[in-house]
Amino acid sequence: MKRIILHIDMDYFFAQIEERENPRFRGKPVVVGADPKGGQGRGVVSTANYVARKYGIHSALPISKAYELCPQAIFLPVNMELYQKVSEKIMEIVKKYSPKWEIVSLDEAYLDLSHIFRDREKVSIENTWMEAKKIGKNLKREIFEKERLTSTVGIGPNKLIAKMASEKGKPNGLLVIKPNQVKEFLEPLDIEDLPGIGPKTAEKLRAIGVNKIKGLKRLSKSKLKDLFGKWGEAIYERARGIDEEPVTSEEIIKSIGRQITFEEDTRDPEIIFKNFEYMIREVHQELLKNNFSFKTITVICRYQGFETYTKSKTLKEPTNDFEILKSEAKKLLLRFLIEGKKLIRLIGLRLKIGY
DNA sequence: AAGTTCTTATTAC
DNA sequence: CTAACGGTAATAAGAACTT
Repeated sequence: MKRIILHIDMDYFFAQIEERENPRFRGKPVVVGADPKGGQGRGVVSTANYVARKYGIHSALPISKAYELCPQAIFLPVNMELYQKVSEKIMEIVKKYSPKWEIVSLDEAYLDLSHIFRDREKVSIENTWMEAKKIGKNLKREIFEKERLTSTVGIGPNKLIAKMASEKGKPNGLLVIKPNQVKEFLEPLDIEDLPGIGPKTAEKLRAIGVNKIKGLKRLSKSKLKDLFGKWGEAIYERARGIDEEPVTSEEIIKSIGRQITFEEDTRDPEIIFKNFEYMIREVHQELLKNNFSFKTITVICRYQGFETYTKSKTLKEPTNDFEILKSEAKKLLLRFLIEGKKLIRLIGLRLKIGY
């Protein structure tokens, strides 16, 4: 069955909201993320506006590097409650445009617009795609009128193409890729533009002379399977713009976790256990809130130098008991403190939901 | 031999 | 000394184990 899928992505979401709340920031570099602490900060950039991006600042960049690139930028902490509220308002608007929607994150969503094929009888395919474009324009306009925020819309025959179209259309854009345009759209793009190909996969592909999606298409399915396992087969399909993933709003939580990076690397049991107990309480609360039980506990430990290890324990029976969680989690953490001698940078806790 | 557990790697937002 | 690198979550794969 032919589909028309729309993907909407808010432009530099966190930073744009901060600009809206404080118009004096407009035209200046704005970086939302960790506290740079005069260059000594340990976190990363969440979002940078386009002015900051001119300095080479982007999402996930270490905040220390961002400070080095542009110390005069406006550095702001992440005000998640605010972004969440704004996101809810936006998603309420988005949902009105189709009964089939999927919220991916605070600033991203898909709509399945396939119903317009049926709704408009006696309208050519060409006009149907025009209609989808109008819907996209209206959605962008309504969000801007009500929230004063710009967004980018991508429209295509599936989620993959819609997402890649919005990526190429930003900022404040609207890009429609019809089925007969998929090939010419994809082939000149870099392999990393294909969702699912990250730095590691891209490096392996470049090592064998593959840089563009066109080149990627020359690799057989079995070759990709040899190189990347099960993922390889998905990459084969994606390079050809094939994607059957449905737009669906049902989300199944499979794990719940917390982790923190200390202000300074430490081996102080006081600091470590105080933080760990707090994390246990938080994770347990979220567990109860969702009416879940857990079966596997995983504790994460990252040492100075960034080597990261995990230890896990699977119970005989799922439970939601706080005392079991606390004692089992602490046992796992203790094993790290006993065997590791290095300073600890981060600790984490994750529960795999059972049944 | 098959299923489960443990650990690491990769990706995305 | 040359990288700097947060938090949350999903998925895959291989080794080690238990049955």
